[in-house]
Amino acid sequence: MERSICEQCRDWIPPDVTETAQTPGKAPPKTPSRIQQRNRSRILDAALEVFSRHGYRGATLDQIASEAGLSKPNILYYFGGKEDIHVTLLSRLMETWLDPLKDMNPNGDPITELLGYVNRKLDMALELPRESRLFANEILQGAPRMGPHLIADLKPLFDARTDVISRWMEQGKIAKSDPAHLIFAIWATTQHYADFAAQTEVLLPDQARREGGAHDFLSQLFSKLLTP
Amino acid sequence: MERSICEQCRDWIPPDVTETAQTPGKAPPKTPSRIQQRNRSRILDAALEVFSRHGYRGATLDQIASEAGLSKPNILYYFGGKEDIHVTLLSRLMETWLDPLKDMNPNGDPITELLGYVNRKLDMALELPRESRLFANEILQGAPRMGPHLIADLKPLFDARTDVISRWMEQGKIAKSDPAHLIFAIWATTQHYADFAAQTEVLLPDQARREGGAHDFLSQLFSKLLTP
DNA sequence: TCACTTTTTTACCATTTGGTAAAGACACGA
DNA sequence: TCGTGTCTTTACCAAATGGTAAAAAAGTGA
Repeated sequence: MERSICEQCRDWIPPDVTETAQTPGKAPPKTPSRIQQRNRSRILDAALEVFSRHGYRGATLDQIASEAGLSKPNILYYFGGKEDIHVTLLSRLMETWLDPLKDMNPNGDPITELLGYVNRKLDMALELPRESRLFANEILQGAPRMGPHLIADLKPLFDARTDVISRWMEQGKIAKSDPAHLIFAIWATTQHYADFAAQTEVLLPDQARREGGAHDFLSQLFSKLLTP
Repeated sequence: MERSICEQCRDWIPPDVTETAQTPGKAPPKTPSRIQQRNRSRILDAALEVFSRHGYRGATLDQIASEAGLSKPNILYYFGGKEDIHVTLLSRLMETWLDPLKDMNPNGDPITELLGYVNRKLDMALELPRESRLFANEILQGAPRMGPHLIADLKPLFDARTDVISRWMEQGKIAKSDPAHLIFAIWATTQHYADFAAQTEVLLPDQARREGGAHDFLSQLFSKLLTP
């Protein structure tokens, strides 16, 4: 039996995919025209919808095109190809995704900061479920296109934050526990409401109870953990 | 703009996919030969590997075939088609998946039972990551093939368990919180270690600390929540 | 060994899919 | 109004993919 079943899993993509890269061929207009901006963002929005539902390989350019209200060749006029669109989405996502963690203030009150982070993360999951699913899809499949971003962008921030949390614990400001696992737990519980929505919607049909309840429950959960 | 982008998302599959259905055409041998058993299970194992990594649409019969060490037509001799394989896997998975929840004893000690459940769930995630990812993929995509199973099998069990937990809370045996969200949190935190392994492996490279640490952390987390 | 069934292979096929070439339509300043 | 550069469409293509037909091979019991 083969060990690697992933002949078609590409390796890392060069991470220097500049967002504003003027894809149309030769004469790059420095100011992307209004049409370009509109269509590029339409395409990215459509692609977010489709990729987040079907994953990279499950999505097709035809779906994206029809969702965007453009023809397939027209889409390929604005982007170099399927992969280009996907990578563009992932790059953008990374920033959005790290923001709440960046916003955590090392000098603030530890419990306030951490519970604030939980709440911001939960709000993001509820307001941007497509982004959450896009990310989940990518990680589920082994992060074939995002690996470098994780190492280059996420890891340093993660390490910095766990250090801060460690210090808080040593200073007795919050109860001791493993900071890395604490962050994992925050991610897991909040993103769950976006990624597993199809399940929670079946099990807890009442949307108000689901969303408000999530806030209350998670506040309680992490409050109790952190209170010394 | 279209509303439904999912022309190709099939609706529910008839849930009566009997596991032992003899796929080979006409003369159904009541006892599946040794060869049949061996090859069917090879195929299912290969398919689990491939589906769990790429999702339904991202997986190909050629990959499954090569992973199973069989030819594509040979695979189609044992199963009706790609969907048949996938549905068979999901059916099997559902049982495995519900077992730990079923094992929770309504008459046992509440905290012991709940922490035991957390531990069993975590062990499953660590030992059966492929199954976890198969499930995650299916739910992420809106549970197109598993919806009925969720409603028919999971929902009743879920409701029964939340009722038991509610009773425990009313009796003051554990601290009050929302039972449904409690279960969501248990699922989220445990499955995270399988589904987001590509991420945790980058952020916390030390496997021992990751796995042992997960047990300790989650015990602590849910202990603190549940202790009245 | 022979007939008969089960299993596997070879050779295909139709559709889908990512992508391209080139002609047309359009916008807009001169 | 014309011409030039921007955008869109039409008509394709090659590869991949799910699936089939039918012949060949391998078992199997008498």
